[in-house]
Amino acid sequence: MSQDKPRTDPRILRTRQLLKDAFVDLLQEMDIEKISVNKIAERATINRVTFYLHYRDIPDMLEKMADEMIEDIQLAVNREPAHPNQTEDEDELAMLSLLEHIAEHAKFFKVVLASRRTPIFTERLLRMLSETVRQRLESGRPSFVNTAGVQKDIAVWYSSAALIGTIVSWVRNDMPYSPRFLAQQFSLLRTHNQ
Amino acid sequence: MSQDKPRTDPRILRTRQLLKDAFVDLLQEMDIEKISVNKIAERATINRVTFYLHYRDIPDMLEKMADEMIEDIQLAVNREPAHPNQTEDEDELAMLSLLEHIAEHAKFFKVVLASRRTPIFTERLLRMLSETVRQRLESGRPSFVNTAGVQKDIAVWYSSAALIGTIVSWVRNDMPYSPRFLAQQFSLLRTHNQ
DNA sequence: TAATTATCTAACACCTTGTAAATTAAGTCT
DNA sequence: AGACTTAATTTACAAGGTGTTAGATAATTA
Repeated sequence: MSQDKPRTDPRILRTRQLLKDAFVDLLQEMDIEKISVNKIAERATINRVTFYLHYRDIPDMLEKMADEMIEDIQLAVNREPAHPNQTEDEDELAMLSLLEHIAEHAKFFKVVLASRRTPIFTERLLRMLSETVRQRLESGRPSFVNTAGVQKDIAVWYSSAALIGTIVSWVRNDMPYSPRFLAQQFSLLRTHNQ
Repeated sequence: MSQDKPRTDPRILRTRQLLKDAFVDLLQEMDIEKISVNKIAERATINRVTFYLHYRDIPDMLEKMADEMIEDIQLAVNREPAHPNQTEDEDELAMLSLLEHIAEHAKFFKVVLASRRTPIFTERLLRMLSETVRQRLESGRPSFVNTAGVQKDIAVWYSSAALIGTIVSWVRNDMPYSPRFLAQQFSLLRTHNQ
């Protein structure tokens, strides 16, 4: 998905892309415990030894992929518009960008979010959303829940888990609603509850 | 944690308990990818071959442990009272029972919920809570969010993910609030938002 | 005590991991 | 284009994990 910034040897980019694609491929077919460096290398048509030139082991590879996922999301969300619709406020537009980004890379997200046993990706998304929710709460903007009498910590846990959990369920169920509709539903949840 | 119902050879109970304790023990010390049948057996002072007499492999062991976790929770939640407090309604009492059960077995839940990479347990809890939330929604009782205009599916995803996510964060942060306080906070979230 | 059943021991073939050294291939730079 | 640099490949190795077998030993049950 993401491209390295400074001129990088194309062989490196090619190899990493092949390895990552092979991993996503395999994850569609089997549980992560059954995936070995052997299988990844074989599927990527890359020598097994080469894998170790790029990643320490499979968990290390997952972490780097999760980093890239977050980077790409930040880019997509900050890139903003491209979806003119005067009824949507700033927050709804950000959520729309996020959901559309996920929908565009459905194959990837379906695999890493829907597969049980790859919680790293969900963890990272949760962390990212917690930060957003916490900022919103501190800025006094309407939160996703009524915060009157509710401890701030708990409100943040509650709202961010609700968001990520809904998104994961949405992806797992093959995105039965459009990104725009889901973003609007989130806005409803946000504005009705204050 | 849980005991088998029909008279079972005490050697079986002993072996399984030793294996499960060893596993929880190891999970406190290392990531799950580093845990092998070898290590579990060694820590449990059980022969490695014996492990295979009880479980097909480690994922199978995890599944059985998750089943038992859910069984134990159902028992604890249905056992109800033991916490008289007239201000609490039925739902709040059920939540209180759940949180107290988790607090009682903090060592276990801390390990299986807080450890990244053991999502089976979280998955099972989510499934359980989704069922509860869906029933509540269909019975017309107040949900955890304002459901006016919100698709039922989405409301269920949202509320159940919020609950399980909050509980996981609560456990990961070493339960900084009492079960009763957290149960009350959930009630606030529930009653304020309708 | 005898019969049953669980656990242990030893051994097996096979797969996976992580690393090393030497060779080949591809990309970069002037 | 040719020299230089760096990536990928090949081959090899030791250590450890997996899942299964068959027979011996120990604990439980009736």
